[in-house]
Amino acid sequence: MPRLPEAASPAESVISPPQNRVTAMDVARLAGVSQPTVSLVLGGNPQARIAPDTRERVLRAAEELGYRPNLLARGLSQRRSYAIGILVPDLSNPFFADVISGAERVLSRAGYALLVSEASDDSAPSRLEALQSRLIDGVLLDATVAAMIAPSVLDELNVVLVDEPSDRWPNVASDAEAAGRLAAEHLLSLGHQSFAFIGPATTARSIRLRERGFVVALRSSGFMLPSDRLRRAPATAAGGREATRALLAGRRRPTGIFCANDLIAVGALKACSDAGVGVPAQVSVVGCDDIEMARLVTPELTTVEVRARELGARAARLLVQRLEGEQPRRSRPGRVLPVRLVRRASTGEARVA
Amino acid sequence: MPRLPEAASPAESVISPPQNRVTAMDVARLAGVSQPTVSLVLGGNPQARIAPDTRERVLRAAEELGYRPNLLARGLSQRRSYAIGILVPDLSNPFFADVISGAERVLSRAGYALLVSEASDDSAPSRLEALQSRLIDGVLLDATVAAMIAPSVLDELNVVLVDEPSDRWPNVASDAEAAGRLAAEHLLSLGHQSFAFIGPATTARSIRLRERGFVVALRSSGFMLPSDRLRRAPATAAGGREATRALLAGRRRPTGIFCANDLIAVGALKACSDAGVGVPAQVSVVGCDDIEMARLVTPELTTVEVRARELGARAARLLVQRLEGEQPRRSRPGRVLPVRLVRRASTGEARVA
DNA sequence: TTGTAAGCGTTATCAT
DNA sequence: ATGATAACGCTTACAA
Repeated sequence: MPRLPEAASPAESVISPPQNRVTAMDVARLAGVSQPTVSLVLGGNPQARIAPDTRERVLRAAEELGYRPNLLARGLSQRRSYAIGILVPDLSNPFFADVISGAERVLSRAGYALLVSEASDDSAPSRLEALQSRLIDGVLLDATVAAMIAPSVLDELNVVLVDEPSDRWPNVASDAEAAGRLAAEHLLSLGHQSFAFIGPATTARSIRLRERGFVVALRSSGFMLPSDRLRRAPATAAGGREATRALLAGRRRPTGIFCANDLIAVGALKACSDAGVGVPAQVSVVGCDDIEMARLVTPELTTVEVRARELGARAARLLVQRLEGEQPRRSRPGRVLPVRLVRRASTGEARVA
Repeated sequence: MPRLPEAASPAESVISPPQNRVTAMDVARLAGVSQPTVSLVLGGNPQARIAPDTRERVLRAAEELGYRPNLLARGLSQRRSYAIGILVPDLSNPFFADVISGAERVLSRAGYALLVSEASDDSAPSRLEALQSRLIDGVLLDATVAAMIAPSVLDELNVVLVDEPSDRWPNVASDAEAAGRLAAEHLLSLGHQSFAFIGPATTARSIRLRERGFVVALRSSGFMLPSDRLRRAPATAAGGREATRALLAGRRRPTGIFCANDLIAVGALKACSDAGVGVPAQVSVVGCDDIEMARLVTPELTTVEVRARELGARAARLLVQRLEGEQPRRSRPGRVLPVRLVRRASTGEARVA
């Protein structure tokens, strides 16, 4: 009568060993065929013609044993992992959470896993290497992260940039310049004459374009944006708050502020509230992205909608298409994701001076 | 003089083939040793004693070739992937984004990748299977997701539950009952006498405990929570808004509302604002989690802080410890993550009736 | 149509 | 101390 081991207390030491997985070999034995036949049947390869009879047996056996292929083994064999990576600068920005969510939905449908990595500051290259070690088939990169990676590295990589126009790498992009323009036109239409822009210091084009669209539209209406009205701040609520504080402390306050993203804008609202400055009575604030929070703050934030989930989904679809070798149609309509102004309560008529 | 191929337009058809990776064999050849020796040297196995000389050569060769081991191959060989999965119900809830962020930080440091999957509704089991096919070494599960998976499946799995106390599976948990109690005590101390709770219908214990802590604390002060003051609503801002709307429409309004999470609470604030009900003048609202948004809404939300990043990090650490076979000390201090009340502007003295 | 054989890039178990 | 050799579980020729 075998004795139980003494040491192990029940729940403590169960570091469950890699469960005895059912392999294709097991299925083969049960079905009375060779292992590669199993692979052929289940591989879904349309070329492979197998006798309906054996196919049936194999399927039944697989079913019975609850067989699920080992994707690591498949990956090793095919030199691809059916996994893709995504590198974002800041998971706590809801915009990126939405991008990830959109991408994950598409990818999981297509049989890919999504490896998520957060690249704070300068860790981007090493994070990317870690992903590469796993033979990821491709990678989704945020604009700001991409800016931190050597172009030559990206060239080797099946990368799709998210919300970053580029003619070097495949990408999906929103109409960022239009976003800036819409913000400007909206503020102009409300009679504003004195403006400010708050955005992060970055080379990400989508951000730069938001700024540019704003500035250009103002200029074409005859308004300049003096350099002290162009504030650089981290793309966070805290950053927006601080930048706005400074802006409000200045001699002549702007009455129309456009922020490079909603987080910054929410910070701006906060700073106004801190300073007892009425929004939109004294200052109007426009954000960009239309994250959920925009509808939840008070006053509700006027912003330019950039559908983050859709961007993530599109980026994922594009990547999968390329991986599966489908020729992405160059002139597919809707390449650029349109944006639209969402009027809410943070903007209003400029007070007559 | 070689002619360039005609068909391929430059950027179009570059579906970059799996890049020619450097293998351990390549390193071995360059170093003049056998391939397994390379593995020994780079495997970091302290047991393995190799001549300082050869070690040196191998390291140099690896360096020179830019060798990075193929983790799929390693995984196949070791029957483990050094990847772990996380299944969350809703990426757009910042709480989960923070959990992921905290976990990812810990995991990447420890050499693990994080596969993120969003399990809407009933997809949880299939999502989990997809992860299992990749031989994940373990999985982090949110309470609400875990509730949708058959216990027998979890038993086979190296699971760590996030913010879900359990004596069947390893877990990290916050002091959810204290959260409810703190909310109640806070409202009581402000003189409130009529209360409501809004939370999702779920079996997740951390949620149930928040409710319970609240109810029990009220009761021990002599206050009951009538059933129409206990509203079930989706754990979203929209859910909280709707539930609060109903609550405010009732005959006798509660003056102190505790919400199961901050998203719900923010919705509640919105509903009050919709209805022209002053916060905290007429109604006080307490949330739970202390997501960033709590500080950004107006009025700033009084809430119970539950450090989501820390929960994610702890869950990841616990999982890694188990995987690496370290005996997690049973009675480690701080097993339960303490919570604390954060007083902000959404709560105030009850008006004298 | 299906089985045999080889190979994917590691780690692990032996000899030597 | 290190080199052969054999897995790991799959896919892909190539034979039969």
